[in-house]
Amino acid sequence: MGETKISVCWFRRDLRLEDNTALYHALRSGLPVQALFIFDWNILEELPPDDARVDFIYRNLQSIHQRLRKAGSSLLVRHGDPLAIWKILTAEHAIGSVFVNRDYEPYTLERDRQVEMLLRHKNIRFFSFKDQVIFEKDEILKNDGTPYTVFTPYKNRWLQEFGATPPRPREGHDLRAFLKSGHTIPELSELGFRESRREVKEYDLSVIDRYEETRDFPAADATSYLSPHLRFGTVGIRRVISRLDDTHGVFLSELIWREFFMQILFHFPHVVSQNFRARYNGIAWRNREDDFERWCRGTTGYPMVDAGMRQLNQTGCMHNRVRMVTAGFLCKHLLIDWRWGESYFARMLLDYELSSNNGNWQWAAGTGCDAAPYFRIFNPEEQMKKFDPELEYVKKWLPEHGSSDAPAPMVDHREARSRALETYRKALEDPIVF
DNA sequence: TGAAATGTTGGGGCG
DNA sequence: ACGCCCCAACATTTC
Repeated sequence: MGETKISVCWFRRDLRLEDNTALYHALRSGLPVQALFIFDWNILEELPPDDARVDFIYRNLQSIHQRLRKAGSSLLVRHGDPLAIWKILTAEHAIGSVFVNRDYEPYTLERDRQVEMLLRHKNIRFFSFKDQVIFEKDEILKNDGTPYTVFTPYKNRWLQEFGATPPRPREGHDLRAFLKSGHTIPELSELGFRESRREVKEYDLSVIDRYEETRDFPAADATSYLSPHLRFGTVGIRRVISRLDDTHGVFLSELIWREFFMQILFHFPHVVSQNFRARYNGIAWRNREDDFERWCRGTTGYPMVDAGMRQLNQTGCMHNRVRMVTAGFLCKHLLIDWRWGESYFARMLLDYELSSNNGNWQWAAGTGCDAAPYFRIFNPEEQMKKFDPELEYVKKWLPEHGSSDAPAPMVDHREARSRALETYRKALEDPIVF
């Protein structure tokens, strides 16, 4: 039957109706557009029912749905295995084209590859776009065509390219091109989830003017809270970047780290489970369950570490400086495999992003590309003196600090330091490379 | 995007 | 005035 074909815009980690590259192209495809989101069971089944990130995604879907309804359309929400869902969708609807923004994680690359094959088999066009980064996987390469593995030259090249072609946000999508449809979206409980007590704060870019002076002082709470929004695409990277000028170099640098680690993950997917540098494979981690437990709960007896872990446990956020201190403490002082810490952060952080989390954990452990050298060991006391001299941050998150309830340090810094140095040195002496 | 250990220098106390 | 010691302050090396 001469059914009118439609375009489908499949939202994933780009939960916004502004400055959205795939959406922009879908709306100009000439076919009416149906917006789609799939709750992916393969990801959701790992998460607790009150996971704040699922809640956040859900709220944003609700808001997108409301806006689409005003335009006479609606958001189609499905849950299940994406490939299976797409088999059903292609049978139910006359789909001409599918538009997505690219994702670069190993799982999502494989998922998209399979969906694309399925669609192609059914003569449906599949268009994917760069959207979540300024420069993606193969746009910033060394002159010999290989990817950068050192940040500074990567950054220099990035800035050079950026100066040549600064991308502008695409504004003003015409929502009238959406398909007239009346889907209703499922309740959160139908997905097996419920509201979370934790909240993803709105982001605040007004702090960036003083970012360079304040960023290392966790008590100042001069953080932008941008990271979860970049993670789920509730703001586009182009819009953020367009707010910066040449006084915001240090802040921009952090955004470049984000893209650096994304391209590292793309080109070196083994980092997900393996050390970036194989010569560290022989580290004899102690991996004591009880030590790990104390770290997770924030009862190590080192106030800076404990305050950080409490902030994480209570809010799903942790200040960047403190992430370095807590991560370093786990890897070096406790000699616990960075993967344990990485997976705990992945579970707890509202802004969890595989590429950054993995990259920064490997940085802290000294096993990563351009990582901190293994002998660079943070002294948690010194870090506190330098970056929280008035103990404001510590007292905020660790009310028992200074009282008799405060635990004694679980390890002696001096001893733990020399133990870490010896363990790493030994690993490098007789490398296990596999 | 460290910190500790070791080395060097120079001023002051003191015989 | 001189040499010696001490040690803080800074610099360099090492992990």
